Amino acid sequence: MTFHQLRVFMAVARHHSYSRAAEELHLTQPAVSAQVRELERAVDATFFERVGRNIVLTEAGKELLAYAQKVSTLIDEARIAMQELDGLKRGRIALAAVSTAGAYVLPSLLGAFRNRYPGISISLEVTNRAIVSQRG
Amino acid sequence: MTFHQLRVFMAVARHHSYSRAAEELHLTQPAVSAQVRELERAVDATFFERVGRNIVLTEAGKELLAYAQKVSTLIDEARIAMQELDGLKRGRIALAAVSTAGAYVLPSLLGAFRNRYPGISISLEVTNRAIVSQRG
DNA sequence: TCAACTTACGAACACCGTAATGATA
DNA sequence: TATCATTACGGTGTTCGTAAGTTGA
Repeated sequence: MTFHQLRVFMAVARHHSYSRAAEELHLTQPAVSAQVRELERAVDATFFERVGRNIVLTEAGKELLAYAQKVSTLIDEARIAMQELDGLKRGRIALAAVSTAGAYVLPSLLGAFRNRYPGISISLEVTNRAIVSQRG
Repeated sequence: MTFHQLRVFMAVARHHSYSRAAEELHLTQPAVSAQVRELERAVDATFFERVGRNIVLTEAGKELLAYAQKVSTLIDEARIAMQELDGLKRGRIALAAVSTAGAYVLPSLLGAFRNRYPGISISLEVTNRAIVSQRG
């Protein structure tokens, strides 16, 4: 069972048609047919039934469709999460700190941070006044 | 991104080692390395970092691991569901019915059922007495 | 007879293992 | 130098598209 097989399966289920699924996926009809057949062989079940002119899901097909959609959603979320984390590779951070913290705490923290995310530039300004007071 | 890549990735994350993951999966080290590299290329992220002698997950790696485990669980559940539905291909059903129901309702129902699940044998006994009374 | 799916087959690509190379403690 | 990962490369299997065959209204 592969992602690709599930994607093809979902397209066929959505369109109730191998050929329309093929169009959507930019594949040919035989390629779609082969993927569905291979998926059916892999789990030893039948997912579609030809009823007259069009195609309907079997019970096993309906069941699998529910799982396939959940999996698909998870994959999408994972991709998005990766993209967002990717921001940490190219970000920029500006810091301001009162002198005590700046002198004793920050250097080691920043060192560890730069070590972990070398692509992020950090600008640091150390001042004698508390940050909140700088708004005045 | 493929299931196979995720499976390999999870094994590496579990063992903190490419070579032990390779053992578990009955693959060679280069094969594991290639799958991880391809997965990293696919989502444009890095999942492992070499720290001294062993390997640790990056932030992106930890994030992906959580998703991969969810996906893996879903796939397992789907497989089990398919297997259970598979029982409907080879099952056997014994029915008993009072005569009125047997005469008017059951024939069409059974016809539809046999049409849908031709592999299931059905034995039917029609009686004049309510089913519950047969326990006496 | 037309529309849709299946089968057949050759080309392109992906994945694996072996062997050689690189890095690190 | 010993261990672990990467790179290089040839063989095998998978997936694709094209073309021909089959089925059903």
